[in-house]
Amino acid sequence: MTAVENAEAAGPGHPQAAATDQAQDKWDPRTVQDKWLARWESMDLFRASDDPADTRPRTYVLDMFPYPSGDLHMGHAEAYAVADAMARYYFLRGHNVLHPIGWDAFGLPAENAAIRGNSHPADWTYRNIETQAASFRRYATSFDWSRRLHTCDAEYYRWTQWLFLRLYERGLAYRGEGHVNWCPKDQTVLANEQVVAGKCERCGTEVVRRVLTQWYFRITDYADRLLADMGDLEGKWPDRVLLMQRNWIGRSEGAEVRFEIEDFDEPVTVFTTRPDTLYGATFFVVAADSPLAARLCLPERRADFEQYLDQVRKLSDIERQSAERPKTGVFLGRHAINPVNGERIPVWAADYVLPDYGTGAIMAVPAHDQRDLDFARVFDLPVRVVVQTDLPDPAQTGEATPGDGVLVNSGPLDGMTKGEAIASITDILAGKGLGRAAVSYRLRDWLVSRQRFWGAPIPIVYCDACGEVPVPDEQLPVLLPDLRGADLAPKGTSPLAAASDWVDTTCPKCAGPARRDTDTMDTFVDSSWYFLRYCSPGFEHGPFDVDAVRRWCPIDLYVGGVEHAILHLLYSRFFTKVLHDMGMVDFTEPFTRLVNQGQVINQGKAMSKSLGNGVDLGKQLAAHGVDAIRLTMLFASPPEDDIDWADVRPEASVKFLGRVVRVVAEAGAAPPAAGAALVAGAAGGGDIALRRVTHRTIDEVTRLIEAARLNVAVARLMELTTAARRTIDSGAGAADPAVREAAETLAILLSPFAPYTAEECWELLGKEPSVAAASWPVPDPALLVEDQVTCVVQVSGKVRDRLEVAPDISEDELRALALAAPGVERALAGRGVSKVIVRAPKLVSIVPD
RNA sequence: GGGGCCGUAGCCCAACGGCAGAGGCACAGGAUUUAGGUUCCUGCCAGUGUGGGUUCGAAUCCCACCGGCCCCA
Repeated sequence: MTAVENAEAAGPGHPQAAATDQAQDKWDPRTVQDKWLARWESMDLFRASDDPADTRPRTYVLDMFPYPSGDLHMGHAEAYAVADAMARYYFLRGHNVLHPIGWDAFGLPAENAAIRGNSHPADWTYRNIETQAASFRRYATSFDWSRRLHTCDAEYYRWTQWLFLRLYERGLAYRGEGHVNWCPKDQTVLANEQVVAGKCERCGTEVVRRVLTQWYFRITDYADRLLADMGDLEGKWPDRVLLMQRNWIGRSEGAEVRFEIEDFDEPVTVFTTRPDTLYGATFFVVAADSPLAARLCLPERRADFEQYLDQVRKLSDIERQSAERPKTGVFLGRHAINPVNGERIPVWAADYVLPDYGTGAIMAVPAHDQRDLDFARVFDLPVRVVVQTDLPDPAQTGEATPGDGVLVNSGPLDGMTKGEAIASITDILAGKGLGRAAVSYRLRDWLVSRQRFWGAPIPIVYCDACGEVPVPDEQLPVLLPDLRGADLAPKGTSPLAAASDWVDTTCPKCAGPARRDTDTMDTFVDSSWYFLRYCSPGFEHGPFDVDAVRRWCPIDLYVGGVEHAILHLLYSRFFTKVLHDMGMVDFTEPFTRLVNQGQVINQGKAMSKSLGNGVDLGKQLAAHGVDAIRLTMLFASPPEDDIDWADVRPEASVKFLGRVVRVVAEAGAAPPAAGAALVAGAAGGGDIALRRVTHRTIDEVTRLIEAARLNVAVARLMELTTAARRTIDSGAGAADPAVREAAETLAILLSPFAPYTAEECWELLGKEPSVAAASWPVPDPALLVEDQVTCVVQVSGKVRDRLEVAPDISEDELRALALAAPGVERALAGRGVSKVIVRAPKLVSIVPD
């Protein structure tokens, strides 16, 4: 028996017992849910209006769309409860709300399921989507279902491909060879952002490096704008997300310096953030696995180098960058020439320099860089201090001194500070054409090729005569071939390559034989623009109708987990800026406001199969009902905090909802006498104390929802419920118009959180057709001001007396009252008063002599 | 190692620099009740991680330390 069913057993013995019993008869979550689901279906309450003449304010509320992996889980229940409560609030405020839903439906799990089940990934995907859709409906989400989309639909990925081609035309999509992250388990390459601590973000397998030719998006071209535009998001996005993005982009200022290499026909440029230490460069390091290292290596050093290279290739990125590991390297036999003093410095290959960061080569200044110093000490290379700090000699201590100081041993820079020297040396180098001020980013270009099947094919063909040829727009979509089961098993190349009928095609340019690109796009490409598609989901002349997007976008409120702080949000911001440059959207940031919701954990840990601490959402919903689960999620903590399911009691939410229904039922069963209607103002009739609580609740809950402080908003509703209960039991009684007002208010204010219960309440009050069609109440200002406030009187910071005063009391009057208060006289004990601080009407602080 | 966030009652959480407590859980008691369940009511507990500082006044601002979490290495 569930807690809810227990509630039905409540006997009479209470005022309005008949009404209470009647209410409780209906108070079975399954019955109530089924009843209202059917009614909502026919009411079509949440359809966004595209009528340009609709003058209601437009509000676009969006949840990050789900991946269809089985049914919804506890995490979905929290995230979607947050966004749904906010969306419902805006509906009630009379806004024209766009609150759509779709599925991020391409991706690896479907493919793996298809291999296991000898089926097509689409089977698994669409089956799960239907399951989730049904669960979303039962969860009372206020979606506009008419806009539903799936990124794996041909009519969607057609436009993903179309956008790829636009990026290609603008030089923002290019094919290049590089060191890529390869996941041996998933058998595909990964973007930098998808490698977390050296491991595949998806499956946790250690990532290895491979040199491959792949497609990239030139997101680095937008590095500065991605950084600068974050200024607009300040205060509207969580600080930590902005910080993470800034760190990820990792802008650093410094200089490029050109080094000649002895007996080598081209100079090598390095990037350094410390050009001031150029005179302290005592050796030169290139990434061992860069093409440059191989070219620089002299024949007599070749054997050693190759041996070292083999060793390096076996290492993961985290291993090679670990500070604990002893530095390794090999001398390449050559010398570089320091451009400022002509000094010959040896060129080494090492693994602590990464091939794709900066130029893959560095000038090593061991005195002032710890990694360089560690290396120098292993290979007995000279250490020269060029920035004198008050710290001991790095060569002796093994501790590099990276801080500021006075330049020494540095020719024209001697005597300068670090900052002066950076400016000066940059000028000197620029004057001689040996270098220039430069900015470097940590951000890499976005690798979008994936050697997997279940994604959008890259719309490029390769022709022997014409080379790389984009598929013309009118030939889109490039549909996936019909592969299933074992055809999809990972082989290290894309499964598409095996579909020769599909691969072999004709060149769009010369009609000669050509081959299709056999990779698919990273699914993050799909999700970088889906929020635009919702504005005109059936649009056939482009990815979206620019007018519809102009009406709805940017998104007013975006709700999602902080795990997307970098990946999805950075890519979507990039796409938006590209589309802005293409003239397709008139804004540069897609998400005006971002709310992160926390995770639902259990017993202090993330839920996982191996820990056996998983909580099944379906069982929770069956046991407590949708409303109680939604309410529990929202009341447990601020949305951004994690919820430990072991710390919360859904039964408490069930109990609260029962209290609400009983109060409302009693009010509904005792309509106020004719002529007892309330009028505005403090003298408007009804129980004044309850009316004050009601109107203060409206005021506060409104502000709290706007600020996404939903846990506090729920607490306020609990207070209103208690206040109404008191008035019924020991005050004016259920027939008091103030009780009716409180009950109606409660029903509406509760509806964003617990829609089913709120509908029941609305009906108990004799209202129809739906509380969702009601209007958010407006507080009466006259009822927000108290007629008496308590003023605290402090002496030496301690409360010594309290005064009941009018809220508009003057400072002077209050000061006089406070000084005359008995508690103050006692506390002063004859001492004089040196200072009195008056904060009318709430506080007076007295400082004795 | 660098950067950031967070420590309030047994627990989850509130508190424009102004009475530390709004709400909930748990616990205890009372009323109703065939009932230890339900409902209604009442009560209980911390001085805000620690130590300094600023201030008439600090949970709130500043510094250091301890503990936990996150990002980057």
